[in-house]
Amino acid sequence: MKAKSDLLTAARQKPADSTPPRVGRRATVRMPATERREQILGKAFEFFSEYGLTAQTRALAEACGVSQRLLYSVFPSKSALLSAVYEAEIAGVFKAVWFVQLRDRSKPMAQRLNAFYREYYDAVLTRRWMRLFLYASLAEVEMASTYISSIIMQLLETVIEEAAHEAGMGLPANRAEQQEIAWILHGAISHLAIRRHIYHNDSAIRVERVIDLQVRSFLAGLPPLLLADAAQRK
Amino acid sequence: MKAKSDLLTAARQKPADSTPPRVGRRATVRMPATERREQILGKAFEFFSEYGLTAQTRALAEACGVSQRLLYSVFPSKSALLSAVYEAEIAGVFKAVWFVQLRDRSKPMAQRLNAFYREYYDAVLTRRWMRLFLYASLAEVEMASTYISSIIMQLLETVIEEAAHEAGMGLPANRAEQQEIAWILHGAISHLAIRRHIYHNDSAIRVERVIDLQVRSFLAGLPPLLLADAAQRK
DNA sequence: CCCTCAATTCGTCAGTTGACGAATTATTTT
DNA sequence: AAAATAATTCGTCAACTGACGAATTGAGGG
Repeated sequence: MKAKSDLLTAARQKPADSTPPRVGRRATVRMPATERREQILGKAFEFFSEYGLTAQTRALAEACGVSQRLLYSVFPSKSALLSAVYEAEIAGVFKAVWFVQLRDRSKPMAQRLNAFYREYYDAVLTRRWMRLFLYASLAEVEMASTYISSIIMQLLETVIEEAAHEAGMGLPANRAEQQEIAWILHGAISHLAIRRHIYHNDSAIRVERVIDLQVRSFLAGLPPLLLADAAQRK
Repeated sequence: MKAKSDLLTAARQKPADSTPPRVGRRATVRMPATERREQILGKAFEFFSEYGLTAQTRALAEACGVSQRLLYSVFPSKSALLSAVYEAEIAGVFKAVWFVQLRDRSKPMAQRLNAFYREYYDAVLTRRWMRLFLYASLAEVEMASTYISSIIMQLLETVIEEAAHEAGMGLPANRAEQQEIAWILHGAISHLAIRRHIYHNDSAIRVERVIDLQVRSFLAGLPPLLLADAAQRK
């Protein structure tokens, strides 16, 4: 009934099946160091986000079409390679302009939130980003707690401040509670990405539509959580 | 700055550090087969949820205080062991009574949802459950798609039906959309568990309080998403 | 006290895996 | 075209890892 038979087979993570019948030498094209580095970095992102941080350097080399030894000429260790991938692909995808857009009061908050979360979903909450981030988080690598974390906190603050302003209501005094309220929307949308990219829980409804539902629910559900403090209004 | 230096160290998952200085023999107490099986199952749940499905049988044996070979006398393979753990600890924690409680219309929906999600959070969304479930999902083990999935779907339907009933409003014709609406709450709460158990994003606010915020937001935000169809009322 | 049988461990095998010294081959410079 | 430099691979090591045959050990019954 359940596909329980080989939990391990999947856990073991063997990627390299579809090896195109190679002919003797691998890297027929030689690349300058920086270019090769970029190529490996890109493949490594695909690769480790798919098969986990424990996937083997030999298989990655295979996927890059180079010898395994070459990886160690470009990066001093697997750990260093993983760090470089994280730096480039996980931490480096947040856009400063989002904060500006979210504060653009010439547009209604519903529209701002919809626009932002669509972009955020497409740029950050991708299959690869989510998977790598989860693999790393599960492995207890300190990442959620530092850079990413501080960006998300800023995001949450921006969202709750703007939403409260539009509602003409005051924020809870407690900073932590402000964040938890913004997490309601942010969490729901993040979990949508997890469902679709990790759990493969597909749905007939397009992401844009779901985000719209979530935004509307959030904004309509906000007043009871805020202080009836119209004094904040300009 | 970032704790990026040894992504690998963590990824490599070496558990067995704090080995208490053992003295020669391990299993000084002999157990009947079923009892040992239970013990291993319990430890394996702890163990694999902590270190991932790729963690080593030797380290698990160590944690159990038995020889590695013994594991293979109790379970035919690592894969079979993992399946048994999943069966017992992942699929086996849902309680049928929850469905009944959720439909108990003698209590207001807010109260029902609060009570349910507190129990659900404590019984299902535990650190161990979440971690093992994520490890398995990431490894593409088909689990979210079958048993678990069908239970969650039932849950979502129950929630949205009851919530709409109390609001005196009609459901969207589209079944998928009904589910997406219930997912707003369920996803936010699930993501709360992920934040706390996986991302270690701790907060000063207690879980019960956060759940209450989320439930209130959900219920207050519901009307705009439903059909203004008071005819459904009894 | 010994015998039987289940519980447990020892020792090992074959395949894996990160790492790297040294040799090889392509590209650029003179 | 030879020399110098950079890119790439070969081959290998030591530690790890799932699996398991065979030997060992403990407990209960006669």
